[in-house]
Amino acid sequence: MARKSESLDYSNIFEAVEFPDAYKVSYLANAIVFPTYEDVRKDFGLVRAEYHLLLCLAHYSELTAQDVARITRRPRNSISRAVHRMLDLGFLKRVPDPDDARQAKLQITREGKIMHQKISAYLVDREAEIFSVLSDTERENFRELIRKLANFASTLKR
Amino acid sequence: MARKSESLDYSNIFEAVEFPDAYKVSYLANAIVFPTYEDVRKDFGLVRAEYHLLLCLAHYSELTAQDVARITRRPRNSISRAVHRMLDLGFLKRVPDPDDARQAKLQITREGKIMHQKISAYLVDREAEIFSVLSDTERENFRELIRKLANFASTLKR
DNA sequence: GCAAATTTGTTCTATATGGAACAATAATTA
DNA sequence: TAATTATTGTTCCATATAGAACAAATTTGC
Repeated sequence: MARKSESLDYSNIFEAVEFPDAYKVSYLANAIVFPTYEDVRKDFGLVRAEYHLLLCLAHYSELTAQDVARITRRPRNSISRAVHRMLDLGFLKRVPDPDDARQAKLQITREGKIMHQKISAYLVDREAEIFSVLSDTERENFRELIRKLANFASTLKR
Repeated sequence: MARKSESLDYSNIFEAVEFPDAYKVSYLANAIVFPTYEDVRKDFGLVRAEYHLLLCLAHYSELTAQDVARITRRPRNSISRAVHRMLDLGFLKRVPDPDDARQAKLQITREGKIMHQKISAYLVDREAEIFSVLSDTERENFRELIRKLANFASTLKR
């Protein structure tokens, strides 16, 4: 006979819960997104906000800290902290905006780009692993649907 | 002319990023899942692990703390802390397992059920809001795909 | 049957995180 | 122009969180 704790089928809750789709999105986040942030922290030494800075500035050549906060939907103080550490690490550079003394334009450095590529390669592999359970057409369908959802989420006010 | 900071289309990054599907799942988590935990904390006074206890025990009549940790993929110490608070709040009761003195069986109380229903109602509304952008058939498709992904994620070792 | 390994739940500790308040600057309105 | 309001980035503070180590109980392997 199986040990007591093995007799439970933990996946039942996926269908039992009152909000099954949202629950599964949340579960995916818990099971995959968060551990991924944790891996990035352990393997590359960057916390979430720091990694987000690299990600944003690898794709937009010049952003303010506030821009990054808006793109990633994170609080400004987390980004602020992260900016200082990334400057110290040499992954970012900051140039004051001559037109607005409140803000400064951030740019990614060569070292930052290299770090971004390392982290990206890791995340591309993770993505492939996660979506390997879907067929090509399923993957296509999912891509279209998650795009709609993400675009909608981006319109929600914070 | 628009203000400088308004000229940015923040949604470009959805397509520019190297792992667009995983990024959007992560984005959905950041934009929706986390704020939802935050809402539950503010409106109902329960943190994530505490709410997870209610959720699990509303659907399984009897679980150990370890079971809940496995179902939700959270660390045991977070669950342990949450159990004590939920016992104090009267939302759970705990009965020692006569067959294994290390562990105890947890059950949800009547008050816990009421709280669970309140939170669930809120989350059901949130789910409806989020998925309102999808048509019925799109919603069906998404349900099937996220089910596959969640089931796969549940097989990954921690 | 006994030593070693595993499991459960817990406490301790370090850290990531977000809200609130703040100063400096800019934009808006009168 | 002057006064009010909004915005940016920052620091302070309180808290949620996860890793590590631990004791007690149980299971496993010899």
